[in-house]
Amino acid sequence: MNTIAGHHAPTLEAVAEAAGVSRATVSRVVNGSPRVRGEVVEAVQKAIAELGYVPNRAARSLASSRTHSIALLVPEEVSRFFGDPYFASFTTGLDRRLADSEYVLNLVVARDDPDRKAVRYVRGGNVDGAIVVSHHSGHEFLAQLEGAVPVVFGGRPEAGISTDPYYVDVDNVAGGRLATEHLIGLGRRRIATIAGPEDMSAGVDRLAGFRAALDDAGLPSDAVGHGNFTAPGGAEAMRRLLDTHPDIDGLFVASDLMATGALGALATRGIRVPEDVAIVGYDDSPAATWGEVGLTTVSQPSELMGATTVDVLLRLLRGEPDVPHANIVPTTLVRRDSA
Amino acid sequence: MNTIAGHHAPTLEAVAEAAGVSRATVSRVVNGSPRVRGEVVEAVQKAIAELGYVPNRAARSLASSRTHSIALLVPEEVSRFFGDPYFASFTTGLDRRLADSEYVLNLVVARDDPDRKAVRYVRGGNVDGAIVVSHHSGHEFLAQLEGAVPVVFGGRPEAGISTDPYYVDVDNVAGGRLATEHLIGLGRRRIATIAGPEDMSAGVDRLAGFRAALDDAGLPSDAVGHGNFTAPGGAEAMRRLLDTHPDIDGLFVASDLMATGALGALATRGIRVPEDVAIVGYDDSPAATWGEVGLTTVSQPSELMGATTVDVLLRLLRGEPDVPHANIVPTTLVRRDSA
DNA sequence: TTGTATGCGTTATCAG
DNA sequence: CTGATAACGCATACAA
Repeated sequence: MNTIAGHHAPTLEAVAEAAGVSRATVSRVVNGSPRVRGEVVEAVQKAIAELGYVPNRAARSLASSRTHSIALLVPEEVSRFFGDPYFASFTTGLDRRLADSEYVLNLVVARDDPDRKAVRYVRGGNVDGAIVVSHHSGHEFLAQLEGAVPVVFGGRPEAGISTDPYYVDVDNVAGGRLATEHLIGLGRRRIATIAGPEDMSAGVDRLAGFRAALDDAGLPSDAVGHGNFTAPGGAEAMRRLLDTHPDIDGLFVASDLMATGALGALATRGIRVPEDVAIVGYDDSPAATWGEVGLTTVSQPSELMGATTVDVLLRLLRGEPDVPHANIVPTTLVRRDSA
Repeated sequence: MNTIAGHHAPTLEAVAEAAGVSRATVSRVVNGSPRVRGEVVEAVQKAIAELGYVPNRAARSLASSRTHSIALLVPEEVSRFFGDPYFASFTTGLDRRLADSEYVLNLVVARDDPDRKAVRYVRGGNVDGAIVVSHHSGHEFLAQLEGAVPVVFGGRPEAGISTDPYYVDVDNVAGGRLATEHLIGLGRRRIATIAGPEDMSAGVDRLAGFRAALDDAGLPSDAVGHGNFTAPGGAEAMRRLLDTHPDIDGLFVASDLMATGALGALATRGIRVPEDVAIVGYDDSPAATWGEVGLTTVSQPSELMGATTVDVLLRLLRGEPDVPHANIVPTTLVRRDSA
């Protein structure tokens, strides 16, 4: 066990000899071929265990022209990606699902890819497939990946990146609706929102869900402020909203970070949460639990999204037909104190 | 399957033919061998460029018995690791330095490794070396890595993990002392700390520095809380400290993330920073500037640490003699508003 | 069901 | 300095 160092790692050959069969048979057993006699399978497995045989990845890859590894392509600063709790969780999901497979994850960062090193890596046959996350417009070089290997995007990519991509995403309209309907269910009747930027689909879609829910309930949906997904932005939007709509009793904020700002602004004016104004945030980020009052918020199942992304890619790698391109996962409401 | 219009990816063979030389010569050029005639080198490089030749990793690995990939081993929950700005920055440094080399990073997560899959992976000759981060005591299985491939630890590992490890670390005792002496210099006399976990050397050492500084100054060092390096953990520890030691006027928190939690807890109780309590954090993470008051903090050159970790490993892989085991990088104090 | 033979793309060891 | 020619460890048509 500990004496492996110094000795050569055992090969198929060695296992074959120990089990009294040919290399080919051992290979079949290792790869789970159904057409090997039961006793033989056992004998081989015993030999494998005794010798501590581990297949040589390179040799296997060379012979089969499959690498058994997939690229996790991050087209920007690592710290930007991993510093985001959402992606941390997403990656957890990725890894969990991948752990059950034979695949290994290669971390490929391409923050600035002048010589297209990352693209060449992926196209160079070093991986069987790729998962792309945290992509924005401006990352058009990603278009060169598809056609080389199967690619699945975490989040729907911009049109310039792919025309018919495989991707996993949440339904932001449904999320906005979910939050707003919760407020309505609580009996709130004058509900406002602090929406995200008007040039981001996440912002636009959540606002659309907000409006749809209020329309369906026959309630006014005119109390709309906009923030830039930051805490100060949320505070400022809150102040403006309070000036123009002092009677609001419910609030949907399109991000938890903005919600923390809004909470500060409310506290300053002596408005209590949730007694006077009930609040629902979005993201279920760590910030949702930092404050005095826990923030009720819309949770994106980031871990599930990571797992789903892997599932889609594995199906593609398996050559399954009719794998859906758009994979939408549901959002859920996490109830805390604020609503 | 390369979909490059049905063409096979060009091989050494193809390049050799195009350049009118042998495969061996092309191989030499690719690997930068010095004993190839200048003109020949040029001719070969031209052919390589024209054909878009990329070396086949598997074949190269099989022939040379080197994989050109190294494992980034994370022995715990991914989200715990990547959610921490320190590690995000560390990984940035890793990647930056690695980008200049021929090596690729394999992300290996082993949060719970019942069947030792991660260990088998590393020992199975799938990587040339490993970088281990975020290790705690309880991760004794990591001991099985050394002896198989060179291993470098980000942060000094516990004794149970390795007896004579290669590692990169900051002097955490000095860092804790630095922070505490700053508070003393500010005239604070009742100084508390929120330390890290007792099973991580970073936590233990910073606490030791805290105690040493107070002892030297003849001040009490009994106000000690413990957190798990997360914001909620910091908030909870802060609340406990305030209950047991309501008179504290200075606080050293062993991580910025915990400090943000502590700040929230203080704000809730109406305690002003730095007027009532001066605070020094640790990490100089982005979180240090997120809040209302900028956090004075001990800066770990985390990105440099990541880069250094790679450097050490590459030297080991290169077979350099006399590579130092302990690689200590200095900490500095970054002054902001909180102290 | 099992064994044999061949090839995967490079590196490395020889001669020359 | 350059060119043949073995390995490298495995998968897989093809035979048996």
